[in-house]
Amino acid sequence: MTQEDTTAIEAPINRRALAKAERRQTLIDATIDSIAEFGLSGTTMARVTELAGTSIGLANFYFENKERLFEAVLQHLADIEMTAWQDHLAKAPKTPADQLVALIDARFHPRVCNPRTLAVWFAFWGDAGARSIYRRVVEATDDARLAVTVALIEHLTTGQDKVPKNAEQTALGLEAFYDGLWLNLLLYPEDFRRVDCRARAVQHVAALFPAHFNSLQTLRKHAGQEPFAKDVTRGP
Amino acid sequence: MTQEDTTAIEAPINRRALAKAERRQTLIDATIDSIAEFGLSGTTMARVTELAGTSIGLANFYFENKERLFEAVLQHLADIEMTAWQDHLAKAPKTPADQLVALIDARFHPRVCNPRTLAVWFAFWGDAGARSIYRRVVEATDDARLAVTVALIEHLTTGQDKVPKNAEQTALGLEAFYDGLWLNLLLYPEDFRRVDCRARAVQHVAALFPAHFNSLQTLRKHAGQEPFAKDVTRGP
DNA sequence: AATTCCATTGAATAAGTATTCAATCAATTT
DNA sequence: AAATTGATTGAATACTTATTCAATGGAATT
Repeated sequence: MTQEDTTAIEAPINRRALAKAERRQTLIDATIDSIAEFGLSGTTMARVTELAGTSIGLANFYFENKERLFEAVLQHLADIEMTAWQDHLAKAPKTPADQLVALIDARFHPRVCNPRTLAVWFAFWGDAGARSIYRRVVEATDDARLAVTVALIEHLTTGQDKVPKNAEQTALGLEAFYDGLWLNLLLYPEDFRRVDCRARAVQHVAALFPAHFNSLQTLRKHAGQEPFAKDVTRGP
Repeated sequence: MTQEDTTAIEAPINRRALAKAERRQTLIDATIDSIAEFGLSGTTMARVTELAGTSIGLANFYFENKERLFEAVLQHLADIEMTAWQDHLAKAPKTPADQLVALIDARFHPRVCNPRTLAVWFAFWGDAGARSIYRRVVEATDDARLAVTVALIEHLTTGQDKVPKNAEQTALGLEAFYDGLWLNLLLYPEDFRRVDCRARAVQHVAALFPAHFNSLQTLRKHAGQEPFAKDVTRGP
């Protein structure tokens, strides 16, 4: 009974809280599905709740209104993405070049780079109204990642004969390139493969900082596609 | 009177046809304005006609329905873009490197690359429903431009010691880079300037094909920003 | 001058939208 | 077992939306 007691105090509360969190997540997932399939304009509360298998009223119970639901969707995806690049950074060797490649691996990891997620990002980027919601929720996360990239580039360019240029501009250019690859993955999934885009991104930074990527060992480690083929099976 | 006669036969008809074409264009422009300011989901027939200064019914008179109006918008912008790159190709020197730069100049020309136009492209790319409309209308134009780029890259890579790789993949990668720069121009107009993006694009192809862009003369011609500063004043 | 033609209007219609809320249901607690 | 708490429902509400169409006005034609 004492054993039962401890669970009796916590389990019911936890079970409810857990069910609630699951319900919440179900609605967020349904919203992502709806945006991916029907677009932002085609994503109605009725459709979301239908996909989630709940009543219309429930969405307004968990999220005050549609905009809050959208905010939760963006926050959820932003959390996944930030976790991904932080994990990749922690696990990779601590040289600037390896860290830069780790960021690329995170960006093109199937948990981050998949049709549903890309559909949501571009849906919010593409809609003038939704764009402000995106900025409000994700800007801080985006800035944090950019800051890391800038710092890495500064490490790579200091002590080089090259003019250090504006590290931030270079970082923004890199992110732009990744975004462009993402766009083509979204628009032409038949012609663009995730692993190829990842390889192209690595190739791009290697071209930008040849001194740090020129050793045969580094090239073999980064440029080949085989070591990352496993990623394919981890798709969501 | 004879002078008046010839105009009397043609002018009335032309004046009507011209007024009709103008009206049509007014509605298309208003739709672009609405998409740029309120997004695709915020672009209603009421808002479009209000911006155009016409009645609601007129939009359905000129365009059978909303989707046809959107098709006309995309066709209009695609026409502008195709005209731009064809003109730039025709005027540029006929070496592959110069032609490639001409395509970049067209892509970042203010007539093609401006906030309103970018807003429309990304609005259609970002919405799952609108994406199919985009493909139907613009895919042929996009393919044509890609084919030109592929041909140029093949010219650049044949006879090189480099492995020719897949020219189409390289071309798609280039377009991805340009698209990424476009996206950042749309999202962060404060941080990204059109002329800088153009310069970055040129710098990128120069890095990809160093043999063709290495001469000092070519670099001065292409890499500098001054010769293109005039573009700023040509904004739409 | 009378008539035809056609661009233009905007109220009417029908379908869809987000949001609310009283009522229900089930789990949890007393 | 009874009471309480909180999750869940979906019909009701107020509002928007695209599309239609009979009526209007004015230019072009006769």
